[in-house]
Amino acid sequence: MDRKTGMNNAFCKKNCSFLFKLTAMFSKATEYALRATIFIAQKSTAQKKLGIPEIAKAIDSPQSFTAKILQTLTKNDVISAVRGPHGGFYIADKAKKLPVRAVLQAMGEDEVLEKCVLGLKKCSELQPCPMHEQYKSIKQQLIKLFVTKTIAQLADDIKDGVIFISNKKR
Amino acid sequence: MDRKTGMNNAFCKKNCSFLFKLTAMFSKATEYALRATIFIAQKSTAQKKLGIPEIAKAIDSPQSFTAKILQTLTKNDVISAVRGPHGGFYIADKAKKLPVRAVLQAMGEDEVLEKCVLGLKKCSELQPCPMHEQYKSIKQQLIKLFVTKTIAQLADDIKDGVIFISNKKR
DNA sequence: ATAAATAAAGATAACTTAGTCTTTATTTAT
DNA sequence: ATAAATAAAGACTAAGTTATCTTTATTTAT
Repeated sequence: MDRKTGMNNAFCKKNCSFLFKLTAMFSKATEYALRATIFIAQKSTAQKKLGIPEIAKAIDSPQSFTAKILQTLTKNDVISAVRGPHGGFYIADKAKKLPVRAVLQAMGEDEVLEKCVLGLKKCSELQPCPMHEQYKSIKQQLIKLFVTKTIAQLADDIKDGVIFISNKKR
Repeated sequence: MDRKTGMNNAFCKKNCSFLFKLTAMFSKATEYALRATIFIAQKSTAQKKLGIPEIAKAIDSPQSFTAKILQTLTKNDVISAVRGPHGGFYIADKAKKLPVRAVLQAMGEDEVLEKCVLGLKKCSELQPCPMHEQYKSIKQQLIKLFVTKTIAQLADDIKDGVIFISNKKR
């Protein structure tokens, strides 16, 4: 129960069932894309490629849906694919150096970072919404994070130990 | 065309049509809820209530859908409603002092602010995802913004002049 | 009391996102 | 050349979100 508003999710779930949801910053597809890319960057080389079942298992995502997403990432040159026996997915050294935002772009979702929090199309410095002024700096930091962090950096963090990438218990 | 990745939305739209989208931070329902609440806070009093058509027009939202959302906000005591002639919606002085986050809570969507960017359920200080450490401070600022800003403050900003709240030209 | 104005409630339609399954194309090893 | 292993492509299903429409309940003014 929230002290300030006297509301909680249970109440809302009961009374507003027609629109209950708990959205995230990105779509499921993009979440899987990010996790898959990081996993591939961490585990694969051009010599040791990874198959769809292995990837889906590691990042705890539905296999067929993951296949679609990997296809999109491949088309947009974030990752690389080779068909046939001993085929699979890997990520080229050059692609590893891409900013994390490249994954969002490949998924057609990177504009989320720029969007007005109130959903106003014309919100700008000249015509700001009421949240604009204070959200501005947060937005800038968010964009900076996705532009400066590279795929390789995230993958290396995992190798270092504490960092994890699956929903599974461990 | 993006300089770093050599990609653009047109390319993606063409090649990945099955999953093209441009999501925002919140759902449409929550965006409308925020805009409606701010508008009501700015224009209404218990004596001068606002009807659904007027509200929907002002914030440029579909009328029937807006009705549903206003219903939810009413149930959760963010705004107040009176039926019958000269009825409509208004916001009590007490409710005006609620943090903007109360609107998110009423819409069952305030957990977005807390969520892991990679969509990991167990992401935490103890088990951080690769983005966790750097996203942490952005998340904190985001939460702080929605907790400290009140509905009244946003409404007053609009009264001051430059700030706007509709998609319409002006 | 009655009529009119309004929000509440409910059913349902349209669209988007999430996810599955089957078939096809490509590559490798034999 | 052939068979096997793999990703690519496409058709489909399921679930969730957005939106509309119709009916009901409530309130006010006459």
